[in-house]
This record gives sequence, C-alpha cells and structure tokens, in this order.
Amino acid sequence: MTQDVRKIKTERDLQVAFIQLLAMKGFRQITVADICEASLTSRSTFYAHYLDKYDLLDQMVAHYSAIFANRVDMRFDQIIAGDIDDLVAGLSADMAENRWAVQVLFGVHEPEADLQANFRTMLLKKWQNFIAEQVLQTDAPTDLIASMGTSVQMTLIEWVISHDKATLDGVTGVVDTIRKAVLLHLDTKA
Amino acid sequence: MTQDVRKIKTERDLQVAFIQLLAMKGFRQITVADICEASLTSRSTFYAHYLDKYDLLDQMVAHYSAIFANRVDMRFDQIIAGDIDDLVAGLSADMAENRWAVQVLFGVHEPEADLQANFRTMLLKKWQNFIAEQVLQTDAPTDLIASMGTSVQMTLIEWVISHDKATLDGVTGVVDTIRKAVLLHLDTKA
DNA sequence: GTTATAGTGTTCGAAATCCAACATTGGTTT
DNA sequence: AAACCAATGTTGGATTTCGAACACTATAAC
Repeated sequence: MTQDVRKIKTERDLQVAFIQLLAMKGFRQITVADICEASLTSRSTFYAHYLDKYDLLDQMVAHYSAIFANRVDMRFDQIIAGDIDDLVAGLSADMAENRWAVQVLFGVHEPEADLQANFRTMLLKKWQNFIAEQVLQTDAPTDLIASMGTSVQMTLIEWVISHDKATLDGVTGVVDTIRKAVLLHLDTKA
Repeated sequence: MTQDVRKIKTERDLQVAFIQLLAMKGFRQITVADICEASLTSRSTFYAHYLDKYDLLDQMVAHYSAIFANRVDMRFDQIIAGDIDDLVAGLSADMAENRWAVQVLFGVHEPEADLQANFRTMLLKKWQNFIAEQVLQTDAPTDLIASMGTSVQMTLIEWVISHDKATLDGVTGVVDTIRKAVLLHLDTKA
C-alpha cells in the first residue's frame, strides 16, 4: 500500500522544480524538459507520473485545495466569532510548510486550475450558507455581504502567506474592525 | 564517463542529510540509518556509495580540501600583495555555494578527517615556502611568522564563512593592518 | 513549399535503487 | 553468564528510473 520512496522523491523533486520555475516565468513558458532538467529527472519518468504539465499543475492545485478545504470550517467559525488572533496564528501555522508553493500558485490562473479561485469559491459558499441559516431583519443584499466577507478573508490569507510571521502585529485590529462592519447588516431576529 | 544522474542525486541527498545532522549532533552520535532516513535513501544504497560514515566524512573533507587547494595559491598571493578587498570578495564568492557545508565541517575533528586542520596545513606550507624563498636580513624566528600568517588567514576564512556578505565592511582595514605587522620582520636584502 | 527547430509523448533495454531479509558485532540489562 | 538491543554490513529479487532512441506536431525561417 505505502508506495516506494523513489516515487515520493521524484514527485517531490518535480513539484519543487516546478514551483521554482513558476517563480521565474509563466506557466505557459515552462516546458516539461525544463522541469526535468531542473529536478534531475528524466522525461520518461515525468510521464510515468503525470500526463503533462497541466496534469502536474492540476494535481498540485487539487492538493492544496484539499488541505484548505480541511481547514475552511474552522477558519470560518473563527472569523465569525471574532477570534482574529487565533485565526491569524492558525493560518500562519497552516501555511508555514506550504507558504512558498501556495504563494507561487496564487499567481497561476489557468482555466482548469486556479488555486486562488478555488479558495475564494470555498469561502463564498461558506458565507452564503451561513447567511441562509440566519433569520434576517435587514433588507441589505445578502450576496453582497457574502462577497464582502469572502474578499476580506482572501485578503487576509494573501497577507499572511506573503508576509513573515514576525510582521503580523497590527493585523488583528484592522481585520476585526472590517469584520464587524461586514456583519453589521446581518442583524437577526433571534 | 559522465555518471548516471541517479548517482549524483543520491550522493547529493546523502551529503545534504549528513550536513544537516552534523549541524544538530556530533559525528559519533550519527548513525548510517539516521543519514538514510533523513535523505529517503535505503541503507543498501548508502553502502553502494560509501564504505561507512567515516568514508562519507573522508570524501567530503577531501572534496572541500581539493576545492580549497585550487584556490590557495591565488589567495596567498593576494594577502601578500595586500589585495585585501579582492581577497575578501573572492573568498566570499568561493564559499557562497559551500558555506553551509564548510562551516559545519569546520566543527568536526576526527583523526583522519579534519577540514579545518587541512586548510591550516596548506596555508602553513605556503607560508614556509614563501619565507624560504626570501633572502632575509632578520633574525626573527621564521616559523613563528609563518604560524602567525596562517592564523590570520584562518581567522579571516572563518569570519567570512560565518558572516553574511553584507557584514564584510570594515574587515579589510583590520586584516591589512595585521598583515603588515606580520610581514614587518621579513625585510629582504633584495 | 520545404526546411529547420523545438517541444511533445512513447518505447525498451540497461542501470540504479529499494526492500526485506540475514548474520555479526558491541554494549546494556537482568 | 545469558538475554537483549541497536547498529553494522551484506545479499538477492522486485521495482523504479534512466538514457537514448523514435514518431509526431506546430511554428518559424528561408
């Protein structure tokens, strides 16, 4: 069941090289040969693991999307409840390992593989469900509020992955203020 | 002639893992299994490349000693001539790739493998040859002067490999002053 | 239009690596 | 002393990777 370490190593090497190249040039400009050369892997081995460079991108985007999906519920509850300190600390910890890759992949926008869009879609669904569960007094457009909440969370995520853990002070206050403003028109009857 | 990339990769992986472990604990405490685990390599493969961990250490020390040997003549001439700026810049460039490994290996002192001692021995021989070629007026103990020159150079090297390139300003003046003092008693007739 | 050129994707025998076993050594515990 | 454990070094068959072809496509160059 557990696979051969050689497979783990080659996939790791190919993915690391791929991210390195993506940090230097656009996805379209990168060739399979580039990836193999940078990772000291033969092309025949590349094709034993992936259909093509699109498949490699797909799998990586799917991988990080899945990791994010596992955390979305927790993070969402935190921002609703106002645990901004915990939220920022948790996000930072989650991203610690994957920071570099996620940051680079956020710059890639292919029709069938867009990590940033995936994150945004997941958050938007959460907001829509959350609002649908409330019993509202307001006549404000709820889709607008959902979009606003999503944007705030995405901006926070992008901030965290592109800034050092040391420079996160002061973030909490800003986020909390905006969070309250977003939730302001969601007064419930209950 | 050119060897299979797989060999290059495994030796690189084993050596990187070895340096990582050496940065954490002593050479004696490190087992072959440790190195293999850290590098995702099987033990049988380790033994296909090295006789044992001592052999691995020997080969690495020999490797960096050889690199250093190729540069000793140039660096020696520079310090005699007083090209301290070029010397520091050149040393820094030489070490750029190997800084981490050399720095860690400088802390390992095994009877048959001691990189720091190798560097020192090479420099000392250079000084002794240099002094022997001079026609001296002085009655100062020349071996002492050779040892002093060697120590100054070793200290400079250790400074360069353990400090960032950005923090090298101010080094030149200090080294040049001491260099003149060391050479002071080597007045020649010619 | 044809001629290069660069990238894609495939194939197959050779080479390297893996894995799981094994015997052996040296030190510790009981 | 005996039993144990951790590490060493070795072996052989299974698996993976490599390297060097090959055919194919698309695009640019002449």
